[in-house]
Amino acid sequence: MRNLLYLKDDQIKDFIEQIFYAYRETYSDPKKILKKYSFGTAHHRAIHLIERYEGITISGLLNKLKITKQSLNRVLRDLIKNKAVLIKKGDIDSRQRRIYLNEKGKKLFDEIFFEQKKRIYNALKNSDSDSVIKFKNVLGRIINE
Amino acid sequence: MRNLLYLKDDQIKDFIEQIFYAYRETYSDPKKILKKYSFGTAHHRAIHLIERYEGITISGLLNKLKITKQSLNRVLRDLIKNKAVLIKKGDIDSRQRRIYLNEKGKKLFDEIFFEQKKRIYNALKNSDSDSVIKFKNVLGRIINE
DNA sequence: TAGATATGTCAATATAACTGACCCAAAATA
DNA sequence: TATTTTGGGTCAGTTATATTGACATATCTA
Repeated sequence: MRNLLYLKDDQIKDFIEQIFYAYRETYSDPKKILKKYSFGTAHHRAIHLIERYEGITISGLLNKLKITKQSLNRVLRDLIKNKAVLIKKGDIDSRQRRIYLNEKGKKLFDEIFFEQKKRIYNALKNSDSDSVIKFKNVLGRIINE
Repeated sequence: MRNLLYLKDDQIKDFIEQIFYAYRETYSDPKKILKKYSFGTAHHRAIHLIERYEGITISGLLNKLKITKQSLNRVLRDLIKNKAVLIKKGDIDSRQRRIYLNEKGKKLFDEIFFEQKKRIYNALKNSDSDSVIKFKNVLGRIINE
């Protein structure tokens, strides 16, 4: 490994710690709202992905969440029972289930996002666009390593 | 809110999603090693903080982990039983417990860190120092929002 | 038609957290 | 010094989220 001053072990340890805090705080913000609906963070993550990838399939969700289908099933059952989520059979492949937020789910997503947005927006509002771009790039490289 | 092109809702939603992936991947890497010692991610987080903040107290750990003392107690009991961690009474305030890694704990930390380091190092090795600095700054602002 | 794929589900278990109720010893303070 | 506060420990029960393993069903593909 090259002797990069800014990549000393302590710096890397800092990043590992900071990534934990960033995740925890970001996903703590909407917990009160989720509780109102009797949902937890597992439901939150599913709702987030269903909003971002409208019509995503079960296996699509499984690939992104990296949990077992039994775990996802519990979460989706709750969301369906609550009428936050709507499932349609796939047009081309009718084995597939296409998942959508319905009106209640969209409203819930909006409430959740409103809470989460504050933190990210406030963190970035005084950053120049270069910082935002570089943050995004580095984060992306960490994920795709 | 100002109309910053790079701070549109979709961008913020991306960040929320990316922070989840970054955390999950970073903390998944050492799971095989932890399993070898019959530890989980809860133990990992505690070990990480004990390494970074040598002699940290119970309440110091609780403030960083933001879990209940009952939860932390289970984790510490396991670490002590395994002789990964050593507890000393505080010199000045003898109610306090000062927590340290002992030899076994240091070895375990090194093994864990070796796995985690790869991901972060490889993500950053081709980045200019400006990217690393800006990444660190933005991450810090997200946490301290 | 045979096999692969996408999904659903039952049951048991593991991990990590929680709430609530107490306890003790030591430090701080009135 | 007497009282209160703080730092920490622990018992008991519960919840949230995930796991493993086994099977079932429908649909697509070769």
